[in-house]
Amino acid sequence: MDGTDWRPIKRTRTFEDVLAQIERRITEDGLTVGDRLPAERQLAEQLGVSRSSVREALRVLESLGVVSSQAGRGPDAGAVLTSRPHSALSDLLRLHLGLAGLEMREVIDTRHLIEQWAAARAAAVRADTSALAAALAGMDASATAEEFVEHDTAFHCAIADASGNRLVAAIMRSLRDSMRRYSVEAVRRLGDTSVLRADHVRILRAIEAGEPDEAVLAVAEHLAHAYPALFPS
Amino acid sequence: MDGTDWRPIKRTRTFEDVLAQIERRITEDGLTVGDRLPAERQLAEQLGVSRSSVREALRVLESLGVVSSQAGRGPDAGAVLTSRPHSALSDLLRLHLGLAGLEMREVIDTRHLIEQWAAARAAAVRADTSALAAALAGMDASATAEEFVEHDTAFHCAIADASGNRLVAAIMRSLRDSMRRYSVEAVRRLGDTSVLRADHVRILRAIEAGEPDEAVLAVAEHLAHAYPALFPS
DNA sequence: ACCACAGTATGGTCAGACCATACCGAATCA
DNA sequence: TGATTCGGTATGGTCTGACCATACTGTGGT
Repeated sequence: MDGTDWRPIKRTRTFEDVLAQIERRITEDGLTVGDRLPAERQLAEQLGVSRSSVREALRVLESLGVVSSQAGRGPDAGAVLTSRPHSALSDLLRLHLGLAGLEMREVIDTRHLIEQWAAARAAAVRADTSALAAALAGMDASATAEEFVEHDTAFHCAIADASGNRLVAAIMRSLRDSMRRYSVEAVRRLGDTSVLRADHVRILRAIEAGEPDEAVLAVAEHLAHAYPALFPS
Repeated sequence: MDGTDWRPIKRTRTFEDVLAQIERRITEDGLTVGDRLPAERQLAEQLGVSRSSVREALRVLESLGVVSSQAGRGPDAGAVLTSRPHSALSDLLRLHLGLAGLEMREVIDTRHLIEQWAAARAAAVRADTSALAAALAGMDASATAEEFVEHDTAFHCAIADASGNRLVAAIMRSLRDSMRRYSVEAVRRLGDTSVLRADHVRILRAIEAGEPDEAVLAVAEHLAHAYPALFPS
């Protein structure tokens, strides 16, 4: 056999090629959020592939929260670049939890460690706490466990937002999404949420006062209070 | 207009329907890693949709690290359920960094906070440290910056693995993947890596000794040493 | 017992068609 | 002149059917 007659073996699938090309355009042409990609048919012709392959690539980008497709005509139509890591992360966690590739305990521990850091950071930068206060008010007005968890989630996500780190905030939102049902059951099991409410006030005060160490402590104790209900033995 | 003549508006795209159906099967039938999904043509017939829609759904699942497709015939062929959140997370971070929807600083800070927790946890559970020691040895034998970063990454990922939390480990791997080029440049800028190597030994010792607080301190100082090179002012 | 080869089920890709959507613009009317 | 209506059209969404590449499976011959 002649060593030079290597057939051009197809190593990568076509849609992966399309993905790479689109990613190259994004980085090289400096495309950013809000910019539009060419239409599917046009992209297919430009890259010399079928529309199916282009569509599969776009579907991947959409699932990763990078593009958003809109039918119709006009400036908002077509595949627009976005940056919504949160939805992709939520899908990822949900599916892997369903597959038993992850356990709820790992999710909750991760949420725990991220929240401590976020609270400390929010206190350190003296972040705006109006969103936290609003969520607190919502919790006080909650009648059902679902409502309580809803506002509780808003409160804790607001802490992550206040940290100023968008990645941390996105991860926190996704983690809370995954915990949702679980949290509702925990609140039902707990019955009385007054302890949790008091913890929230303490966390808010610590962040408002700009005391990172106290914020970490407050979060740690808050989660310690919630743990028994989350993991009944 | 008669309020009752609502056409059955199509709210969800077909492939999203397929996604939901597959996810339902996973949870209801208790499918888990290693199990096979029906063939594309078969799935299309079962759900009454076209193969294209099934393929788009499978592409999404593949991009989220939940299935892995293999052509051919036999037990390993077809769409097999897996659980590789790491690759999906890496793609996600890389794309969002390219889109300027995330900044490297946010990635590095996130890595920082996760690593502190992981080190403390590894110390607390007295995890096996052989992987860490191996990575240390690799770093000592490294000649180039690329090699050093390679083993450095292995060391820090080993810490995350040692924490016993797979989600934390997956996030750590993805974060390090995203930082790769950046880290190489930082190491080049730094020149002398002896300080970093000493830090690593200290971290390893703390984990081996089962001292969480010392592990956190050691990681914090290590990252403080690396920060100036990561963010040259 | 081994091996070569045809059969076949799988994913990967393509081409072409049709539908639903939503904007654009010209024709129409007040 | 201004507002309104309606057809044109570019877009994504879906379907069909075909063909290729791959890799196992079973059969038949040695």
